[in-house]
Amino acid sequence: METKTSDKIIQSAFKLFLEKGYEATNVRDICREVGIKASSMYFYYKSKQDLFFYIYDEIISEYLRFIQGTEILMKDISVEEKLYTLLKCKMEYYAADISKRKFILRYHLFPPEEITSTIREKYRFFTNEENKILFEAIERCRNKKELKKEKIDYYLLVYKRLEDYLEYQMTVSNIKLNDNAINKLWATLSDNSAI
Amino acid sequence: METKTSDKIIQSAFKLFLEKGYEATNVRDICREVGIKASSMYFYYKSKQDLFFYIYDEIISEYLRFIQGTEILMKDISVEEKLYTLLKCKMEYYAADISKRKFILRYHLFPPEEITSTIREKYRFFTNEENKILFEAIERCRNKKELKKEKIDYYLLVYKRLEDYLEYQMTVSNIKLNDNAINKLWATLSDNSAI
DNA sequence: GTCTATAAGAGGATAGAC
DNA sequence: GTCTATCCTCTTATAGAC
Repeated sequence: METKTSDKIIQSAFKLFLEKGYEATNVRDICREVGIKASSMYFYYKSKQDLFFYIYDEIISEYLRFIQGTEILMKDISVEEKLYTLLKCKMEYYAADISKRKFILRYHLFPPEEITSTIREKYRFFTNEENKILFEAIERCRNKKELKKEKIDYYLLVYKRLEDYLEYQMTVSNIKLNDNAINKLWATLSDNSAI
Repeated sequence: METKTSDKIIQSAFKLFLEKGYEATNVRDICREVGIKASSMYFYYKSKQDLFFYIYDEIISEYLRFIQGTEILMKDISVEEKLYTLLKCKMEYYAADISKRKFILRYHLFPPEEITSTIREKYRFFTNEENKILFEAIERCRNKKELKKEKIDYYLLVYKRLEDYLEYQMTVSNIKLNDNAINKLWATLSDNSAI
């Protein structure tokens, strides 16, 4: 079956927005790879911005659906174990197609001026949704009631810091750390004074 | 004493190139802050590219001069201690004015298409020069001869990885880790199986 | 759905006056 | 040194034919 033109446009735009950036990518270039003229794009998407956010939204919602569907969320294990497992789960997801995460990172770090506020808004929504999922997951943990709030917050901090690092290694340095390495880092960081 | 116009242009351009990016910054905007018309810029710099690389080169060479002048380079201490100290030294330098490092990082991660090859070339030169300094510093270490090449390479790897992480935390997350944290991370990473 | 033609504007760069 | 005027090119987006 043939790929729909609207999807071809998405694919071409995704690639160019990722590699060249939003400002440096023009509608003509996007359409050249699809095999149509620039004006034809406006039949499918009302503007270049519209096209961009269609891609951006899709990447975010696809990830949220994935993490929401993870079995670990419901497991009755300790807070630390759950967060650690969720982190590894997330990294596996990214590793399977790192380009999507690169896309989000690129526009989070360096948003084009004309769409900065919308990107920030959407990114905030994204992290909020993810945090909600995280908090709910913690609620269901075996030892949740025994732990002080500070201890839980500390695990969350470890989670975020390690996430930053692993994501950076993957997206920027193209390095995927092995399980043993992640495990050691997690252990060091959670040893309450390393952050 | 008044700031020279050529310097005012540099300052304005640096700020805009850093925040809005090369493509999204136009000569008219740069000059507006200086209080001159766009055409006047061409009296000082022959093009927008020329202006950009003037700034880029200056940041790099200023850093290289700093690191070359560090006393630790000559000290007769162990390889591990020297690399660890150099890393902290470097991070202090960055922390003193993080915007310069952000500038380099931005264009290393996402170079504008029309100047990609030149940026890559300059960045390669930069890392080469830094590596030379690093290798020479290692030569002068007390225990250099007792160590296997593999062990030294491993310390260098720890150095690079930790550097990546700390740099990322500073430039992207605006977090400067304290000495204790850096020390712990160094210890964990150099424990030969964590990378 | 896709095309051609074109409007409307932004941006880099130069010429030449002062 | 700095200005005005202007050129030229590129880009987004629309109108209307097929």
